[in-house]
Formats: sequence, C-alpha cells, structure tokens
Amino acid sequence: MNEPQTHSLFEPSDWFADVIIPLYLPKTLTWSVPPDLKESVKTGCRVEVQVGKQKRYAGIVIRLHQTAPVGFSPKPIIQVLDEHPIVTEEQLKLWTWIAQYYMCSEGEVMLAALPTHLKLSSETILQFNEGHGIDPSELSDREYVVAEALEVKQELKMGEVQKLLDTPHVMPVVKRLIEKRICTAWETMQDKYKEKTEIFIRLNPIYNNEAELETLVNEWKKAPRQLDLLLAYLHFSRTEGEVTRSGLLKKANVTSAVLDGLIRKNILEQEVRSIDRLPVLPKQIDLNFTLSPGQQKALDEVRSAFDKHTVCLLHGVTGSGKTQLYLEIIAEEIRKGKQCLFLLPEIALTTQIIRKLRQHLGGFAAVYHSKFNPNERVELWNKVRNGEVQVVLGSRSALFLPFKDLSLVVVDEEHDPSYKQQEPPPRYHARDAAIYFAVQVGAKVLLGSATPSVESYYNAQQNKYGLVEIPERFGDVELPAIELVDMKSIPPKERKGMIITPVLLQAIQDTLKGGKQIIVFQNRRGYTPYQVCGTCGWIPKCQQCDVSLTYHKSTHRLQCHYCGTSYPLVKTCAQCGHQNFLQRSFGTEQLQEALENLLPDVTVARMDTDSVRGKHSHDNLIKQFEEQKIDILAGTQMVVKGLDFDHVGLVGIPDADGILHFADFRVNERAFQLIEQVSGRAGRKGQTGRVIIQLNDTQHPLLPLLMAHDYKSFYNNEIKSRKEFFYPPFSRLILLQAKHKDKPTCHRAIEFLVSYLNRKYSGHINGPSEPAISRVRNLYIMECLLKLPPNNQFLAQCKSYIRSAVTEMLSIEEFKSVWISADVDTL
DNA sequence: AGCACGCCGACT
DNA sequence: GTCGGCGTGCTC
Repeated sequence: MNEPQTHSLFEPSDWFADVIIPLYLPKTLTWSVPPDLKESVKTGCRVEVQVGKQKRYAGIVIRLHQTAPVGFSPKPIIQVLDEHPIVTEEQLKLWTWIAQYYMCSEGEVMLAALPTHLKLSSETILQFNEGHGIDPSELSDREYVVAEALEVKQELKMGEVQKLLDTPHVMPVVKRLIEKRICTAWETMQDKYKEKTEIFIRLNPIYNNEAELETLVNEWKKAPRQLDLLLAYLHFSRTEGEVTRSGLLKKANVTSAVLDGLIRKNILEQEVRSIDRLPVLPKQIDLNFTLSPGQQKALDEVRSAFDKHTVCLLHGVTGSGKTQLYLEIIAEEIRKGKQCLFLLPEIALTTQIIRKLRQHLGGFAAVYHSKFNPNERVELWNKVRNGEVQVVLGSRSALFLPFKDLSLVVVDEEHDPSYKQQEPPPRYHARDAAIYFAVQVGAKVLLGSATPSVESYYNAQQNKYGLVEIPERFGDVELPAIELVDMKSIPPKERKGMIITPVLLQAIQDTLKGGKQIIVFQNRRGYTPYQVCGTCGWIPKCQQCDVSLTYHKSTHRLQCHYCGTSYPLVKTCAQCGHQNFLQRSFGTEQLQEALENLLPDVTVARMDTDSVRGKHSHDNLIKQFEEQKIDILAGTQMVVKGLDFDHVGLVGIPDADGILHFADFRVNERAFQLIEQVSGRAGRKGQTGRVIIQLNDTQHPLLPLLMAHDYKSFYNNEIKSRKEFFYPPFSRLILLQAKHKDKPTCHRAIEFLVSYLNRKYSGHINGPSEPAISRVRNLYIMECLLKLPPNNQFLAQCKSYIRSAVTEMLSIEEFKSVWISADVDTL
C-alpha cells in the first residue's frame, strides 16, 4: 500500500464549516473558516463560498467543527452574508431530521425550505475590453457575433451569450474571447430580493401654516392645472392621509409634467420610501361568534388533552365548525404572544378561508402559499423571524418558516395526501414533520379532520395522541342522505354512454327548483380518459410514459397526464388499421358537456386543473359559485377541499366504481375519505342535503358505512385488515425505485438491490415488481417495497443499510447511471 | 445546477 | 486536423 498520504495542513485549532448549498448534492461540503471570519460565521448564517473553478453560492452554515477534512484541502469561506442567522437552530435541526428520516440530502431540504430569493448563486458577466478593438480577421464567426454584441452592450451575461449563439455550449468561445483580450469575465452575486419602494408626495413644510397656504392659493397666477393638482393633493391628503405619486396622478388625472412643475417650485416634495408588500392590517382579534355547547365542550377537551399530549386529534364531522374552534385556540396563543402555524392542503387555501382568518385575526395573521411571489416570501420570512407575524396560514412548505416562538401547529384536513410531497425530494410529510418540530420546540399540534387518517386515529386509540370528537354538525344540520343508483339496473342499450342517470337528473332538477346548487364529482380530467380500438383492443399510449392518453375536447388533442405531452388525435388504430375507437369512461370535460346538454338553461361550470390555470381563476370560480351565478359545479378533487358553500343541496357522484376499485392498500381509506368529504359539501344551513352515487358495484362493503356516515366502523374494519397484512400503522413502508433508460439494466439493478437487502432484511421486502406505470419520460421504472416494523432504531439502521446497498450498486459499472429514489412512508 | 473532460462525426 | 455536439462526473 503506497497511497499518497494526504496530510492536513490545518492546525487543530482551525475551524471548519459544513455548508449546505442550494444544489442537489448527495452530501454537504466543508469549507474552512478564515480566522478573521471566525467571530461572524454562525450556524444558520449564509456564507459566500466558491464551488468548482468559478461558481460561487450563498450556502447556509449547518455545522461548525474542528475536524480537519482528510483527502482534500477545503477552500476558505469568502464572506459572511448575514449578520444574524436567517435560519434558527431548531429549523436546522428539522432540516437534518427530514434529510435523515426521508433519505434525502440536506441540500434538497434547503431547496424546499428557503424562499428562492434567499438562495443566491453567482453569475458570470463578460465585460467588453474598451482598449482592444475588434479585428474580424482574428475571430471566428461565433466569436465575432459575441464580440459585436459586447461592443454594443458593454456587458453580457452567460445566458445572453447562450441565446446569441443558440446553444448552451458557449464556454470554448468565451474562453477564446478572453484569451484574445476582447473581454474580461467576473462573477457577481447579487441579492435577488428587492425592496418595494413607492414615491410619496407631501407639502413643503413651510405651507403647513394655514395662512401661508391661503396666501399661496389666493395669489396663484398662471398654471391653472398646477393649482388644480395642488387642491386635489390637499383634498386627498386630508381624506386619505398619505398620498403616493402614482395614486395622485391617477386620481387627479393629470400628467406627471404638472406634478413635476409643482415640485420644481418647491411647493410639493417627493420622498422615496420602502414599503411593505404584505398588507398591513390592524392587529386586533375579533371573534364575533359564539361556540355551540358542543364546540365549547370540544375546545375544553382539546385544552385538557394538551396537558397530557403533544398531539391532539380533533375528529369533527363536516360542518361541525372546527374552524371556529381553531380560531379560539389560536387567538389564545396570540394573546400570550406566541406564534401559530395553520397548515392546509395547497388547494384548500382559498380566499374563503383567508378572508375568514383576516376577519377574525386581522394583522396578526399572514398567508404563505405557492402563488406568493418570491419577494413577498422573503418579507414574510423576515416577519416571522422577528415575530411581527404571529400566525401563518400556509401549505406544507410554511413549516419551514423561521418561527422563533411557535406554540401551536394546526393541521387541518390532516388526512389529506397532499401533505406528503412527492416530487422532487424531500418526500416529507408536513404533518409528521410538524409533529417532530413541535416536540423539539415544545409546541402543541392539533390535527383536524372529519375523516382522520387511519394512522392518526390509531395513534389516538393507542393514547399516543389526545382524541376529541365533535359528533354533531353546527346548528344540528343532519348529515346528508346517501342514495345509490345501480347502473346494472339500467338496460344495457340505454346505459351505453350514459353519464347522468334519470334518477340523478331528476334529483338535479328538483334541487334546482328548490333554489339550491349542485356539485357533481368526477375524479378525472379531460373528456375521455382512454380510447380502445373496438376491433383489436389497442389503446393509444404516451410514447414516453406507458400510460393511456386522455382525449381533451377543448384542445382536440390527446394528453399524457404524467408528463404533460400532448399528441394529435389518433383516428386510425396503429395496430389493425381500423377506424373504430370506443370511448371509455369519462372525465370532467365530458361530464360538463353532458350536464349542459341535459339542462340547457342551467349554468354549469367545470373546476379542475385545466379550467383553473390562471392565478385567480380558482378563486373567481369559487366566488361565482358562492354568489350563485353558477348552478352546477362539475369537478375533480378540487371541489372537495376546504370549501364551504351554503346553498348546495345535492352532490352527485356519477362514477363511483373508479374510486372504490384501485389496487392499493389504501383504497378503502381513500374512498371513504373522498366520498364522505364530497358528501359533506351537501346541506348546510337549515336543510338536509342529498348525495347520489351511481355505480355498478352496489355490494361494496364500504357503502353501508358511508351511508351511515360511520367513521368508527370503517376504522375498525380497516385497522383489522391493516394488521392482518402488516400495513401501516403496524409497519412502516419504504418504496425504492430504480429508473433507467434501458429496461434490462433497470431490472438487473433492482434485482441487485433486492438481493443485497435480502441479506439482512429478508422477509421485509416485496418485489421487485414493475409498477402500474412502468415508464415515465422514457425512463423504465422498477420498484420494491420494504415493510418494516415501526421501531425508530430499526428503521434508522435499515435506512443506512439501504444507503450502503445503493452505494455498492452505483460502484458497479453497469449500474452507475441508474437512478435510485427512496420514498419513506410512501402513501 | 454548471462546468470540465473526453469521445466522436463533419467541415475548413 | 480542428471545431462543436454530446455524455459523464465532480464540486469541499
């Protein structure tokens, strides 16, 4: 053994920083701390570091230590970007926990956690060298194009060069230009966050004296428009206080020249001030409602549950007024000066709930979700960190905000699968991560749902969580009556192509007559989810994904719902050449059309990801439905989440078979939650609603439980089968997937992994198997599922064993380009 | 993610 | 022979 020994040049007293940079790297990298920066480098601060030859990043210091790295010599930290940590100690601990528990890198967690504008990286700028002329004979065509552009613009970003040359490969050209002294290159790293400024107009203070002002106005000569504007200003400043330049120009309807004239005369003055992007509302709590005895009792129970437990599950049937209860308990924490986080599934974050929160909690509360722009996110981040904002209503990523004194997390619709991030990693579950975080900082977690997840209800049954139930709806409105329509009872001839049965149609008409609205739920987008060749059975599929294509009538194209690719319509069967396609099943598009055809005088709107593309279209649609400008709303899951409509008398589910039959151990849970939640939309104030379910499988064992709205019996049945088949909550699942463009390689890779894992965990592994969708974006997929006992230590060991298995696999030449992904607690 | 390195085909 | 396209690997 004669390996070159790498001696560390560093003294034991030297400090090193493990820094997370915003890249998908397998591990954190280490930089050295220059002695003069020792005092200012703190964990949670951003530091500027060099990565590779040129590139610089703002990374976050996650650990400071004195263990000199072996095998390489770390580069020094260039500078410290934050005087105070922008991420708290507790947040960093959460990042580390998520990375370990969900088997991803800390960098991946950082990417999800930090607002984009706090994630900085340097940009190369090419600067034109004035003293050096351009000699075309010295330059290639491509070099000349760039040189000319440089002469005109003086500076070019790398992206601009790429655009100019129409290729991402520009380094050789740029290098030669630098060698030929046409330009120089330098790196900039600029703060992406921009303060918002506004120009304010005010009167020169010498006119604050009434007499002076009167003289000015009375002795005004010439420039009548300026006088008008001055009077307008005086009016607005009296009625509205602060006057902005843009506001004044708009309201007074004059050009800026008039205003500038007054400014030149020193009568008016301008002042540029940075302003808040987030609305500043008065900080007052206004709980102008009274809890029902049932709600009050539940609130007291929640409080006492928190004496014993960190987590309390609030199981309240739809319409039992859980939101009021949340508001009461949040208000209590605000009064104590604490911070609260109110989590909701992304699409439930509608203006409905936001309005409610603003109304009751005013300026104490703020909203944080994916449609927020990057600057707004940074502002909210800072306001949470300095405690100015005490309550955040947000989707799962709001968990990463730098709370400094968090005492309560509310997870509404706790059962909702969208709390689990799928793609990209970290594949974390916001509810579970919130519970981990709450334990760390001593906060409480209130989980709320009308249909709790089996896991949470089990934890409550095991007394790990407190449990509070609200069995009755607010105002004692009865739960809706569920009626089944047996599709088999309809003669086959009539059934063909029938979407709305006569029973459902009659119910819709009756409901409309009663002045009520209708929701029709179909969990598929598009017009026809798939087509089959009536002659040979061929189904048009995506070229990259191995899934059938959905026909969209609005675009008149076939679409892959996995990768988004759209194809022209196929008229001739690729296999047998016949033109005999049969339409199978139906999506929301066709549902809307069918309703419109059956009920020509009625307004039918569609709500799915296709129909609510724009930033506000979702809210607009909800508003229109609230205001009863729409009679029937046909939609996907979207119509279910977090919406409260007062005038819905009927909910229709025209094709329930698809919900009840799905090859997954959670089918029953999903189906129960979905149907119960949809049903909950029917019948609010005063009247019992109706739910009509059309299906073939009228004997499905879940149906009687749904009709009785009997969550407990559902749970008792479900927990038995979970135990029998060793599924969560009795086990923990880890799904491993191998992806590769070559099918046999992909198969062999997963076989290698499984045999490696079998050495230590045989009996815990299902598979390898081909998933239902075995190819996405041209990559073949194979998977295996680990079912492990729910023991944290055991799980941690197993995860580290999986890591070594993956490392081992990647060291084999054939498998080095195989992608392995892990999904811990896969749903 | 960039960017370097190395391999390969198409032109002065 | 060299330029530019493209796949692969590393970043401390």
